Amino acid sequence: MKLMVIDGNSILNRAYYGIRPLTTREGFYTHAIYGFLSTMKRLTDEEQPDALCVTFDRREPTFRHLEFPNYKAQRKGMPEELAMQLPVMKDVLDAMNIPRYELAGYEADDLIGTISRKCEAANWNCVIVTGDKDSLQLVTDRTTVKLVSTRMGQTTTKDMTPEAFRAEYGFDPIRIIDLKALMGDASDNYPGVPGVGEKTAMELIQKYATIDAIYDKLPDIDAKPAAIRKLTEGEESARQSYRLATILTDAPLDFDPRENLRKAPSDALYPLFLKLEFHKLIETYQLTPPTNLPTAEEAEQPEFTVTAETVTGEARANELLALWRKAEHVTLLALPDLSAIFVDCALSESEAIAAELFFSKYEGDWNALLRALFSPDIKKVSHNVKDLMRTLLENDLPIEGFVFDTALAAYLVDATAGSYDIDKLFVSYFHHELPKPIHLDPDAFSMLGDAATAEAAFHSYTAAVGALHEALWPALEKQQLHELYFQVELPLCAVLARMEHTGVLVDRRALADFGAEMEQRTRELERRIYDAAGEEFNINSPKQLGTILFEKLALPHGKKTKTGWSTNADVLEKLRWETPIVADVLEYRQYAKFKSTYCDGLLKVIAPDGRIHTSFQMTVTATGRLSSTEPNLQNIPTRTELGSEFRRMFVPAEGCVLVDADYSQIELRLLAHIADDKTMQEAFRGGEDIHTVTASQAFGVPVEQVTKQMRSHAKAVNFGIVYGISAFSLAQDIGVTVAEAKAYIENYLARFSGVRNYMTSVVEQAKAAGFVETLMHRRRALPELAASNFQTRSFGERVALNMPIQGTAADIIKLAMVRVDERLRAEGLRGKLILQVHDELIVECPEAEAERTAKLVEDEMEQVMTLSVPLTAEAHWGKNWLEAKG
DNA sequence: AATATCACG
DNA sequence: ACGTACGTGATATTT
Repeated sequence: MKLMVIDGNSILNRAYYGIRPLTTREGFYTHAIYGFLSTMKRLTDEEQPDALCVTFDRREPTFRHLEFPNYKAQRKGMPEELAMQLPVMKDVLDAMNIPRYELAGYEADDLIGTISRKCEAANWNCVIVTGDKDSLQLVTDRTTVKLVSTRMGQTTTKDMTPEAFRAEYGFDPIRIIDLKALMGDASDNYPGVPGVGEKTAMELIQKYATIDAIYDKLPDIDAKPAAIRKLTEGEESARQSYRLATILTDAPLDFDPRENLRKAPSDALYPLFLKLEFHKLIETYQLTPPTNLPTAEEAEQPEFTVTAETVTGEARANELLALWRKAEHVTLLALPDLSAIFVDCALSESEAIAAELFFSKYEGDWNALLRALFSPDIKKVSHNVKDLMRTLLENDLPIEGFVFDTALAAYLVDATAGSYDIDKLFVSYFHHELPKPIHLDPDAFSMLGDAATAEAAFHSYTAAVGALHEALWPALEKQQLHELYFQVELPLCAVLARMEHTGVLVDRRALADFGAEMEQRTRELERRIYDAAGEEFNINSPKQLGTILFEKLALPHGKKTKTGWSTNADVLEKLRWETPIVADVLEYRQYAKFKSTYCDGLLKVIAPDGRIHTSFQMTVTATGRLSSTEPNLQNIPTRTELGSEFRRMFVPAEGCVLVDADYSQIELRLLAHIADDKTMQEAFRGGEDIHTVTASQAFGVPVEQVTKQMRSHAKAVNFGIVYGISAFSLAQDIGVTVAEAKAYIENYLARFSGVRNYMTSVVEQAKAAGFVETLMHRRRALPELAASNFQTRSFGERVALNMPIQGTAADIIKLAMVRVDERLRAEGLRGKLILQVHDELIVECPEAEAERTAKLVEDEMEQVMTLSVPLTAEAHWGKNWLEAKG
């Protein structure tokens, strides 16, 4: 028989520091527990022990503290984020029916020692799981130690048997005590023999085995005179360290291995894992909801009757359409190809009809049915409305009457959740698994194969969206997100759907030619780089490049990354003049990037209509910005002359122009407004160049005397402020010393006192409230501010500073997009919004309407909001994106 | 799947 | 003393 005993504190600690932080939606840290459980699962699978238990330290002092007051004295208390997980960890073990042992006055080690000896006495084998090498003294023929170590996020274990130990250390396991008596233990803070370190101690124990033997023979032992002297002087300390290092094996613990036989988890585990949001573990442990818990439908509506029906006939469809028109709203989900649509409609407090519409089964005019369904007189609640709208547009169908999007609402409530899948949202809002067919493809809505499964999935997903709608709208109300949601985000769905549907025309030929040119240039540079390096290698591999530059060519290396030396542009830029190869590599990188990401990448996604249809993501960023994927059209080069050539390839249709309008300094204007900084506001009101004014203020010279360099440094300071500046990073950015950067910042803040006050007050407020928000109440939770880890907390502070600014800018341009789209259509102009790049809007319109359209866009952008500083936008137009930028 | 790099605001 | 600016997405390489 075999028992496994886990050193709870040791493994929990390792899990905490070894894996990246993880919290529940509400911000409760869970990664230590998660890590502990996955380690435990792996090791029990590996060892298959018959019995299992866990030991924990108590906070009370032990005999070691009494004997030696410095014992573990330098240890800091657990960080708060770990301490909060400890009681929950114990709850989890209790729910798993795994016994745990703790005893006042004894450390986890002593309990493990005692447990292992009691196992041996009962003729059991014992496996100890710990990260603590002290425990190796317990290794015997019957007791082995699984030594756990975490490096680079990977947990590995080493099995220590007496043989393995002797092979590694050259003496018996029990002699670990003698070793520690000589070398001490820095983490437990006892000295051993002062001046004797690991190397000397190892040699001595390998030769003499015990400290008794050493001290018996002293001074006639085989060691350096200095060591002999230290040993003589340090005897008392060695004896004391010996006692401290000795793990007790006779703690007064009532223990019988047979009482630790493994049992199935209790019913309490499932709800506990749900609370911790361990959905994956629920699957791995194959947990099912305890039968006494109500199922989702029961929990929501105890007396609820849902009648499901598949609609095949036109007559019945018309009846339902009439019903749906009268209803306050219906809940609707559709497959991405519109081949199946589910519509839930409440008839009363206790009755509902779930209708299934299948293209393949419908005998009437499918298109007419859809046109009726997506008209404004049926109010629809759905999930990911923008995507559905785009599909509808592609099928020439109306996109009206959408009154709620549960994904979008959940995003406003928590923009950092990461995923807004229906099933995950359901679990996190209702603490129940969404009842769903077992063999469901997680990507349910792209699944078309098995009709029966699709039907069942649809049914429960549609019901979940209905329940989420009920839960989310009061949540929006409570957080004052109502206006942002209904005036901005929801109307934006249609705007974005139209933008994606319209797409942007590109000059395929020019793009391909440019690609060939890039290819040519990379080839040439490649040859020159190989020549200079004296060998061929993969220039795209930072690892190989590092070897060539820093080993073979012995160039001075700068920063290092996890895996080697950094070869990024910052580092290479500093080496540019050392040897020509560096400049060549920099140039090569640029061409390679242009070729792969922009030439090949964009050519790949040109649709048959010759246009690129990006997807704008509405639920991705933590600040409220949009993002753009497949392809990303928000990062088309512009900063270098060569790169900006790409913008020449984005063109209007025949007879049209591109109108490009962008906000001027929107983030700094918002900083001036939000921080209520009078100096900065004055500069903006006077229409002055903000970077020049900043330079003049920060360097104490009149505006006329501001040099180019002063302006550029001031610009970096301005950006830095918005990002949550540090002297180090500013120095790095503009290439001055940290002291100089510090002085810049100090001068800046002395002049812009509103900004200084904002920096402190916004962090204070965020700490008190637990979140920050924009002018339109878009919020971001900030659990990081409560962290004890300096780095994590500092990050939270910078985010607290930045999010209201970046987020308000996002609010503003989103509202502008809704207004621009609305007016273009209302005024019968033919212009269409096609792109948004954070502070920039692009409209494609007939040449003849260019001027009017430009004025319209400018006006709407500027009039979105009245601030204490003017919000200015400037529009230009031209025959391609580059020209239109003005 | 993780890492490094680099394109954008 | 900590380590070092906010927000994204795509690509190539390596594990």
